[in-house]
Amino acid sequence: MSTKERIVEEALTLFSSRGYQGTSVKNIADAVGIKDSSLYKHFKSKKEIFETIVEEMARRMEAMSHTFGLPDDTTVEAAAFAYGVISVEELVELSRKVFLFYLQDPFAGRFRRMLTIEQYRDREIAAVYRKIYMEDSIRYQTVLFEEMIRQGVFREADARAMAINFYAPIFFLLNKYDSPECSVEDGLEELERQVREFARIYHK
Amino acid sequence: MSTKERIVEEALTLFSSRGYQGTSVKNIADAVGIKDSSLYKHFKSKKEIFETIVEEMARRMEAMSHTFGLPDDTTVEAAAFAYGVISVEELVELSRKVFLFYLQDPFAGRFRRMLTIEQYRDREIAAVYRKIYMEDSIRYQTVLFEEMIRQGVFREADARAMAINFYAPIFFLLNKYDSPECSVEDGLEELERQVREFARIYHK
DNA sequence: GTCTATAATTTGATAGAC
DNA sequence: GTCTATCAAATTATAGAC
Repeated sequence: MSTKERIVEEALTLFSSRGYQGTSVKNIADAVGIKDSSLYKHFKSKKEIFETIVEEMARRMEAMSHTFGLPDDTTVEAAAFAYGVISVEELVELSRKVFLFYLQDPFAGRFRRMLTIEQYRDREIAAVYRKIYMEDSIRYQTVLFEEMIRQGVFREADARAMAINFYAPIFFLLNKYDSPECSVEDGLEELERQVREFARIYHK
Repeated sequence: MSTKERIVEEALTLFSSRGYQGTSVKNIADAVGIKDSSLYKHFKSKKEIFETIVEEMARRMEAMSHTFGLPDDTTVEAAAFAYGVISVEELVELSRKVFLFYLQDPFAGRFRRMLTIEQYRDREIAAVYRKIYMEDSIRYQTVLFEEMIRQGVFREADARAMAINFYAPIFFLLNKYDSPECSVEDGLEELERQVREFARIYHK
């Protein structure tokens, strides 16, 4: 891993626990093992490190979408169709994947925490936060459930309300089990209970 | 309002948008309209201002519980019994109250934002955050729904899963409509849709 | 691409006049 | 309880040697 990559790595760790303003350039340099002045050979400012992290996340989100089979904006209809034949067990598995990705993926977990911290100081950051964890998630799952209702997997219902009823508990448990104090296993167990209750309600 | 109260007031506004570390003592003093050195006649340190805010919130939460008829730890069973006769309309009204309190109450809204920002840097803060917005909320509503099932208002179901299905969308929409960019009316509308879907599912 | 040295500013906090 | 003056430390960032 190059020094530049290590800077991004350590900066994300620090930003995601102590916040942008709570992290000094020296903190980052110390974590990397170089002097703070050396850091300026890789980035022209502290702000540029932050912006690089946001860009890097956008790149990784796209890559992950492909790996997980989660669709990006352009293929959402196609994916909804593919997921149309999903079973309850597959729905449990999907929820586990989303949950563990946002909670534990070495980059995604810290990135989510960083945005959570920084959302109130900058409108642009707030917009990115809402887009990723609210609007995109709900929009995707609404299309998914619309298609699944059409295919007769789920009962007739308000697809958007369904999407929120599916995703809001994931979001809630994500925030609840975010602390190192909480066991991920407990989170997964509570999540599975919730998804099974969801399936019990809506599944035909 | 005394100078001490105005310091707490302005500090909370700044902490809740820029974070504790992102706010300097001078920022607070400027907002109050005094010199930073004068501030030390009221508080011995910046940290003491933060701690005063947390204590003040605990006091206000208790006061609000009485105003709203929301129970504290000791009276939860009694309140569940009182709410036992609730109607769907009353459930909509309860959700609106909780939503607007956490979002718009001049103290509670900023306090929630502050804890959201600061939760990752301090385990004690994280515990307070989880207690207020997760554990206490879910525990209270679980008892509430248990009682309502017992009284035949709701169908037989897992009361804890119900509580999460009721509260998680409130929590999700709270975070979504937290930005000044979003209209509170849209949030309330989406909330009501969600509560009506909840009632449709569980109400007898 | 790392280091030392340094600049300019800001930080949290104190002392003491009024 | 406000102010001015001051402090030591930390902050972001640059210059220049190697």
